[in-house]
Amino acid sequence: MQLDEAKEKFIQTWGALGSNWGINRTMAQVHALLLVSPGSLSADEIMEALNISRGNANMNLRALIDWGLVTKEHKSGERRDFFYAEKDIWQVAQQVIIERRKRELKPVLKVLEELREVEGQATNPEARAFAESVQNLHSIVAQADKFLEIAVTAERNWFFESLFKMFNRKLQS
Amino acid sequence: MQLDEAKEKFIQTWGALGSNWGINRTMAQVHALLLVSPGSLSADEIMEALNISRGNANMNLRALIDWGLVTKEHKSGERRDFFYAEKDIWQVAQQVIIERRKRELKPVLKVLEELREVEGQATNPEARAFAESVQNLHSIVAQADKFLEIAVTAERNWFFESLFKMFNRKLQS
DNA sequence: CCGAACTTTCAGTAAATTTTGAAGGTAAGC
DNA sequence: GCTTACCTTCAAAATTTACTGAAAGTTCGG
Repeated sequence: MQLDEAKEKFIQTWGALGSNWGINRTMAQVHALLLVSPGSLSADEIMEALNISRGNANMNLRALIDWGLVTKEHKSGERRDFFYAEKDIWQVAQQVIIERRKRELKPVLKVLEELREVEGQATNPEARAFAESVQNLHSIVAQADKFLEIAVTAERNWFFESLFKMFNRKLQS
Repeated sequence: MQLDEAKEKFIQTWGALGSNWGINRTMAQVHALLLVSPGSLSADEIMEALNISRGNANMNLRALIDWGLVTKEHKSGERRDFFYAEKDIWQVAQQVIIERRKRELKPVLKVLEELREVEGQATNPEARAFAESVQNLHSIVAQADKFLEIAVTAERNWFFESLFKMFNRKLQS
């Protein structure tokens, strides 16, 4: 496979993955393009490479900057802005986890905590079932949140080593 | 807060969460409704509770069944179908992980493996950068996939205990 | 077999999301 | 302080996705 073909495929795949995960296709494609470009690119280069309008490029770049995945760069002697993506995928993953925890997990936890205060008579089976669902869900979400917090705090090597050990113990048993 | 109000809020929150994670809002709401209902519900009850059409209810129920989150039940002496949701959230989480691994992670891994076979001259910095990105990404995705496989294979207690130990060691250091 | 009770499908429509392009803004260089 | 090269915004258009409702299909009791 040739390099250009491979890049194209990479961009398409990343775009498809993104759109399954609530990130819009174009945003993911811009990110993919920057990931596989060794240097930084101007807005025009991105527009041309992906066949999108200036406005679209601008908005998606802004969103990527907002997520902390892309940085705007001022080259001296250049009037244009240039953009480059964080290349260390572990950093990228951490950044995404930080954002999604903040934007999605925290609000859900908050609601679930409120819902635990339902006036629940232990006599009413409907109320009992509800309280139990809420409680269980809260417990899983809270544990997932905790896990992700550790993943974000941790050093990459420490983290994967620990998982690896965990896996090995599993295999022995 | 009263029970009905709480249920309503739960359904809304679950729906919002779902739509951030590639599950459509209505599907998530149907799931939430079934989760907080102690018994099983008929299509008509679901339609009425969520104000959706028969067709919509049917399609989303089918999708939920497809994901293994909801089961259709034949009550003897009843001609209608009834539906209930798996209430053990850990089971639900495992089911979701199984499906998403199959539907999304595996295809991405496949593409990344193909892309490692790019005709890469180590001399070309563009090809080098590309190969490195692909390699790193593959490594992270593969590790995540492995981790999720463990989560799915594991007993709930074993799994959380291991994570708990991992956290504690982290906290001491 | 027939009809009633219910379920499924799907073409058309509605709603939500994404994209465009042009107008307006900004700042550097002359 | 004007021009040029670029960036940003946003209303309207295009596209994608979800929903409806009526028609076709299925199943069961009689």
